[in-house]
Amino acid sequence: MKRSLEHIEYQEDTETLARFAKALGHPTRIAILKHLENQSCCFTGDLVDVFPLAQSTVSQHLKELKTAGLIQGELKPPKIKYCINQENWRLAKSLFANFFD
Amino acid sequence: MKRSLEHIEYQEDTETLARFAKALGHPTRIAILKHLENQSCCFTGDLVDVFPLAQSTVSQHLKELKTAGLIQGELKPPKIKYCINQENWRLAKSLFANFFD
DNA sequence: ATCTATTATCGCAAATATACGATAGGTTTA
DNA sequence: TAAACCTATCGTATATTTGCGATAATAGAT
Repeated sequence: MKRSLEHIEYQEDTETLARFAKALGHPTRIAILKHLENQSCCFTGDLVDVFPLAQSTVSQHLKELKTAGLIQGELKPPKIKYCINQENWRLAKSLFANFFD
Repeated sequence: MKRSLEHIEYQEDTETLARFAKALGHPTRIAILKHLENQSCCFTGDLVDVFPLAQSTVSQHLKELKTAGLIQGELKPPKIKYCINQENWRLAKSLFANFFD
């Protein structure tokens, strides 16, 4: 990417909303989150069984959702229990709701 | 991208939501849409003046928003007036609202 | 200490996305 | 017809994303 300008500064809300949207911008990640909404929580392995994707790929999607703050992982050795991050979920919900008027 | 499986089939809502989210997944596009919400409509040139981006770059972002169905262009020669596509806007609004519960 | 189970990370390949300048296209005006 | 105006598209460069298999890491069980 050629950038003549180091970085465009947007309003904080704009950046935050875009980051959430980007994390939601893949059907697998939407499906993962829908799954988490139903089950409330689940393990990586459960998701690997649900989707016809390699374990590493599922793990990567989970990482992105975690980085975006939409989910969080809790150690339940030897597994990891993933749940929706309620605080950021509410934030995302309100940002989208405000955005759409 | 290596795909062992041609294509994963998700629920239609999931695909649609992901497509909207992907279109919203860039701060410039969020900012463009916010601008359109305020102004109700505007021309490409107006946006080029607002953002420190090349005309071709702005045009490309507009194209993506148009492809996603979030905006529509109306010919007002020699300009093009872009407005929010109200029908899809409502659809996106409700998909996001339902998704976030 | 070793083995097992589970998940994350690394390294790679291919596809997409982002940005730019240059150019083409379409419409009005001169 | 030609010139001017506005916008889209092309070509290109670089960055990011998506996916896989292989490997590392972590914690409990043997």
